[in-house]
Amino acid sequence: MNDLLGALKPLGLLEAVAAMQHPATLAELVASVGVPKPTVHRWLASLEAAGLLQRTPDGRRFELAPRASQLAFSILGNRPGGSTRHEILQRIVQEVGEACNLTVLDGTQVKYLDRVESNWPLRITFQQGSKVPAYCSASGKLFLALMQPAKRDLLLGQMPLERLTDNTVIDKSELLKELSNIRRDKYALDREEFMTGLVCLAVPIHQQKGRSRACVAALAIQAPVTRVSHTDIVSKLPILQRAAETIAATLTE
Amino acid sequence: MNDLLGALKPLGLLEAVAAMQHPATLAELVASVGVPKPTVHRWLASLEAAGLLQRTPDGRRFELAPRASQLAFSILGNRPGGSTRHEILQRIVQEVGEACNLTVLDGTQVKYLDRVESNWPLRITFQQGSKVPAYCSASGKLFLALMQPAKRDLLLGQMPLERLTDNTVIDKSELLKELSNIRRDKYALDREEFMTGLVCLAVPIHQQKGRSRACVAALAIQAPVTRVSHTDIVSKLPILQRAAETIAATLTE
DNA sequence: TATAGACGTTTCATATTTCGGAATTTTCTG
DNA sequence: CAGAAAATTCCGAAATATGAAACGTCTATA
Repeated sequence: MNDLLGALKPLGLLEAVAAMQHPATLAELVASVGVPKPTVHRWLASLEAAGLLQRTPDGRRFELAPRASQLAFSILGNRPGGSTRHEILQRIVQEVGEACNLTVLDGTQVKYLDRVESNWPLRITFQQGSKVPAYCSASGKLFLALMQPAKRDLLLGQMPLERLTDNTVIDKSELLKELSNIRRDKYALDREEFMTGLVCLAVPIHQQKGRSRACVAALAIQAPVTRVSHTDIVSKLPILQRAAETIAATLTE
Repeated sequence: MNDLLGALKPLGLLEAVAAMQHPATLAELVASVGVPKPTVHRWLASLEAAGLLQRTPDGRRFELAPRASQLAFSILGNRPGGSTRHEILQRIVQEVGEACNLTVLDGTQVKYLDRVESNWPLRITFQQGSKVPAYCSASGKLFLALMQPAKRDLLLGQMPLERLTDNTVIDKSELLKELSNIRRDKYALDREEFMTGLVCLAVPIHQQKGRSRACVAALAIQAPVTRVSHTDIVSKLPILQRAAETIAATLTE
């Protein structure tokens, strides 16, 4: 229940009170959050002093106070950009019928910020937050292709090129040629280079930075090669590019 | 700004982020809450670890994360704290004799936070927590009309306009014209655009956000067209507006 | 392409706060 | 009015927060 760190632990109490149907007593909350009684008491006092909770007229129970509502409306009126983007991913999955993900470059690896799975029984399950090497994934090659050459050289230098499948490109000059093509095409493919049977198409998401546009994230669809061939997947490009534009708009809003 | 005690101080940051219309940088937040830079940095890290905030894909700004939305819905769906609001809805139903509801915008859809039914045998039963598309509901059009233009364009871009009844507006320019009228009139009508036989009138609930007032929720009445015509329903406007003011007052305190 | 400046992050010695077992007071129950 | 249960207060040990300064890193301008 209480997975909050350090100073935010009292917030777990607010969540607990908000989750209850009736105003809660101290004893109920002690049972609910599993923290010693004096501590819960102190936390409740803090939340009350902050105006987030208030006591019921009888003085023995706690309920939400006006400031909690204010905060809630404030949060909902300022809808997280993350959920906006998540909705866009969902729409892509609806349209193309394959899994879709949003990634950023994290060192020499590609990190999944968000992901929506397809509805097919056969599907590749990556979990959000996991990472894959940049040199053998569509998103990763895209980042490498679009970054400043100096930075690219630096990263390639500290990135061991290991063979993960028969198709993995482990020759540096061959990889550089591929990156140059990607820069020209404005999209990248993973032709079973990371995992046999898995193909992927990625497009960049740009953000205005001063006078230049930098590629800060990538949008990609992944599919089993048995359902979508290396060449068929490129037909999804327009859908992906349009969605990328929409997501880019959420970055400046 | 920061009147929170001890362990809850980082919460002031959550409020600050929620109060901004753009994802905030560390420097902006330092200026906003008046706390030393390393401290803000640490608080942000806590909130991020807790899942209440997340970084934008470029890694330089902070925005609300899913857990913040969860918390907000949890707070607003909570009966004890919402009892005042619920009573206001009940009073409206008494006065106008038709169903009344309180909504927020959740992505491209309108979500029912609370609802009180009329006592007539013939009534439309929506349940609390359900959602309807924004472009063809009174509340939804109200939100679209009153939000920042950039945000509106973004949402309209990802919102497929489907014909649900003969009256549904599916032409984008026509919809924009309607939104402009709504902005002028300060109320919105649903003339059987979502469901044949159902008319609806919605007014905004504003919350002070920094220097400007944002529309964070909407209050609406719904009625069968056989009982209240498209034009008659506007006569309920004063009652609705007065109630909206009352609810808004609980948010400014 | 070089360079000044802004911004974000880390460090670390110090000071403050929190923690929770036990004692105490208040409230409920029969 | 006793006895039990719940809420509140105490307080020393332990953990944590604090913020000035230093350090990287990115950005804007020449």
